[in-house]
Amino acid sequence: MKKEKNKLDSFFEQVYAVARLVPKGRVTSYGAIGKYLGTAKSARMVGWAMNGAHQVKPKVPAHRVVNRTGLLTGKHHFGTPTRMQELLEKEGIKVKNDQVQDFKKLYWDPMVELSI
DNA sequence: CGATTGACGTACG
DNA sequence: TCGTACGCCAATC
Repeated sequence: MKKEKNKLDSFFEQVYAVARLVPKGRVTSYGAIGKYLGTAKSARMVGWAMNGAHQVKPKVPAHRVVNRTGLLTGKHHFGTPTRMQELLEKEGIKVKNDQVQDFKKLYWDPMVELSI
């Protein structure tokens, strides 16, 4: 019946999978996900993948994914520029000036947590 | 079909 | 230490 493409085989779905694994109240970076998938230098693709994360189900917590510096660079893609910060603060993450506070402590590294 | 862009990261000066 | 340049690869113009 539904002959949906094998998106599970797509690089994008792998990004979504890792993003969903991010525990609540923690954040990770595009490069960390890309590196975990073996495309460390293709961090841009991770961000591009998030571009379609909104139409993927279950929804991908893209708000838990920030750049390497902990800056909410993709906040403009959440409908409203403050939506991403609101979601993060709702999970207990403090954000100020689009910058995640204690990012170093909240940083969730798939390479370590998932123990490759 | 070619050039540009983009939610990043690393390298080099 | 800070600023600039380049690479990634797919989507868009």
